[in-house]
Amino acid sequence: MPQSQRQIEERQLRKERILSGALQVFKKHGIDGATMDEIANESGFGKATLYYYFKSKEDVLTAILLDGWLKIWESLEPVIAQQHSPRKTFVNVLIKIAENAQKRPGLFEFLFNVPKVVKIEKQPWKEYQDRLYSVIKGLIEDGVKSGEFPNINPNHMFKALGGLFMGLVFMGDREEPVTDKDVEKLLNQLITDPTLPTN
Amino acid sequence: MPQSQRQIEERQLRKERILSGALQVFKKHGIDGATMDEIANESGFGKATLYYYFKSKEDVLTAILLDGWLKIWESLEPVIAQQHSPRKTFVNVLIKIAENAQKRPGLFEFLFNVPKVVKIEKQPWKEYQDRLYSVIKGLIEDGVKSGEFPNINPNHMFKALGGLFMGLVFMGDREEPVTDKDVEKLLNQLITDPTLPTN
DNA sequence: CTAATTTTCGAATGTACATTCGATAAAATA
DNA sequence: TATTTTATCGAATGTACATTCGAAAATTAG
Repeated sequence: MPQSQRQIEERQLRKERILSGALQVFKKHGIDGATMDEIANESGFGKATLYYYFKSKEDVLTAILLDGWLKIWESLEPVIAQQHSPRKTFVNVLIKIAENAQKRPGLFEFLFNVPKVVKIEKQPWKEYQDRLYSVIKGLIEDGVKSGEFPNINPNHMFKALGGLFMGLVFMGDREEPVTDKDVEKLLNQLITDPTLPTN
Repeated sequence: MPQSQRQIEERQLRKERILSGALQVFKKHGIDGATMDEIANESGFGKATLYYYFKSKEDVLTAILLDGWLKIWESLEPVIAQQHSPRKTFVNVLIKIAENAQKRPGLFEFLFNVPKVVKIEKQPWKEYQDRLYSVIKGLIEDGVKSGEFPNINPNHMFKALGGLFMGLVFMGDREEPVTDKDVEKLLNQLITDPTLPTN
């Protein structure tokens, strides 16, 4: 009954080990292609042990996603709280996401691609994903309203940025973190800031 | 032995019926989630009959994709052959793709999203997909070189356009075909034509 | 009309997992 | 140390399909 602190921590560590192995397998074979056998091997436990820590395969997947989105969201909250102009906040948000992606390579690419594949409703991680998306959309809308962004359909801009940003963060072979210069450049390529003269 | 023409045609028709049912099921449940049972129901044949026309489930999927990409490519060839400026050709290519998408709604969205999910090498349809992608990338590169497009990394532009264009073609509730006006607008939103003055 | 062929299909087969069992070991507790 | 709790795991179970069988309609050919 006492459940020592160390015990709890080690238990958590073991869960993370499993999650980390599972992520590799998911990325290698896709969600449906991944087997519990391989996840067990990859993470160094017996197959049955996985079920000691997680209720099901789906539960493992959900844990990965919830964990990831939660971490993104938490890292973003302070950035959003700062009261800067939409454009500035926007840049900071993108930088922060890029930072996250750099810190745990692989996880975030998975995070941003999985939604296309998973169907089931009521995924707890969706809440955080939705929050992030509406913040970004809100920033774009505000930027358009205040004239900081050109008058483009926010939905379109969102989509364009999605593709562009993913390209920058995930496809680059670079090791260096994405800087605000990078993001500014990206933004300037995508949308010419109407308050600046075109060179 | 004679195999009358009608016989051959009807056979072809039946194959298409199966493919069409299969597409619905694939879109509804995803590739792995789709069962041969449901495809059989949906297309109005007995399960075993599917195997009279197709070697396997994967074969059904491949047929859908090969068919789709081939049709896109064929419709695009004349457009590409015309010797216009990169920007003009580019617009025409996008319009043509949008036309295709409008003609067979559902198929093309599937076509453009599936690659992210399928792994196996040597997919025959990949050849056409690759051709299309390199044509588009080539047009962008030419446009940048000739100064018709601003000096953006072609890879970035490709990705941004991907997101944007898919948004325009697939997400719109619109019934009307996508016009060259639409595409031009899209292009102008994405990249300010450097030869024109910014308003 | 009779034989060959093409087409159709439900039921049987086989397999690849996800999940559970039942037992054991290791660690914590008293 | 004795006992309880926690952790581990390979083998057994069950199930959901993909694929094949074997037989029978339906159609075509002679």
